[in-house]
Amino acid sequence: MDGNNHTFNSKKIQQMEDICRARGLSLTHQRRTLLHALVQRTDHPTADQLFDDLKENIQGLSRTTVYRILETFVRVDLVVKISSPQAKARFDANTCRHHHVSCVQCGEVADLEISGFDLPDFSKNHPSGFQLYDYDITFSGLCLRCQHSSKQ
Amino acid sequence: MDGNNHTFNSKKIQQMEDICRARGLSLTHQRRTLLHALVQRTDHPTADQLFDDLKENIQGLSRTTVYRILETFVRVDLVVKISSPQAKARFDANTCRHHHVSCVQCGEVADLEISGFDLPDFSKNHPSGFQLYDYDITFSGLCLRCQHSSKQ
DNA sequence: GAACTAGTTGACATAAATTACCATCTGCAA
DNA sequence: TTGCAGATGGTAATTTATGTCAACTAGTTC
Repeated sequence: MDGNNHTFNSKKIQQMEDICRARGLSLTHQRRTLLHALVQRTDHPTADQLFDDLKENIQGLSRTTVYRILETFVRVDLVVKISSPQAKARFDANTCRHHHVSCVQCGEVADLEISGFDLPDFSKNHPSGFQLYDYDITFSGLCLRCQHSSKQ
Repeated sequence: MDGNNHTFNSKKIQQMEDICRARGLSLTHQRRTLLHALVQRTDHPTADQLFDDLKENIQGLSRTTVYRILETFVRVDLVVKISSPQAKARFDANTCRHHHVSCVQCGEVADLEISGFDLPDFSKNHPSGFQLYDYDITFSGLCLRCQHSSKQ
């Protein structure tokens, strides 16, 4: 995600409205608010973290709804599930190829801007039989907070 | 993992014995059998998949034990948890840097040998504050079986 | 080889993450 | 405004993972 988040965010909301209309998906308050919350965050929250964010703004919000909307957004390529070694799903509204770092201690994930890590074109048909779509690079590391807390 | 799996496997068992002795960990039947099962598999099983494998060979094996041994092996750097977009932990006995592909449909993971990608050295201290350790590349794709099943 | 002990296991309980189900409600097209 | 396909909320169930503790075992000592 680049510096101009405001532009990114409003474009993303616009993109959701277009996609929903094109596919006959309702533009519900829950869907708008969830996407809005997701694009605002620079970390890559889990479904539960988003639920905690949203339940204050949407009275009576159901956890199931959060899971379901995220699943829908992933299906229509508006949001991606990102890779992490942790056993929970994390979501990212930035669907352009970019890379992440995951803290080995607390598990939190952040975007990582790092140069020289763009792979050349690769054959979509790998000898293993897999049809390759894309890739992402996940660094492991220790976040600032955990660096400090592990010094004690 | 290279062509000579047999060599890799027995070296890995040897490595476990050395590490366990050095750290005062008991060489139990469960630990030996679990590592043996893990190095034999070319996919990267979840804890439950390993439990299913092992319960036939070890009568009365507890699921808890499988989770606990895997946690121990990860702690002593004998095994790594690999990144995947799926919300479950997957384990790999190959701790050398190598890359994976994850099927977007069924979630199964495989090693991916892909040449021509010599990535640069990276600074351990990233401007974000993260202290970087390592990275791995996770491709997304469609496995052979899912390619066939989605044609119907 | 028997006895000792730290560490490990198995069984059960619990927590966390996710999915399934269904009655009610709502966006939106007519 | 009305009708209805599709979405939501609430509950239950499932899957994945962790906590607890008595019983057991590997590895050491005698």
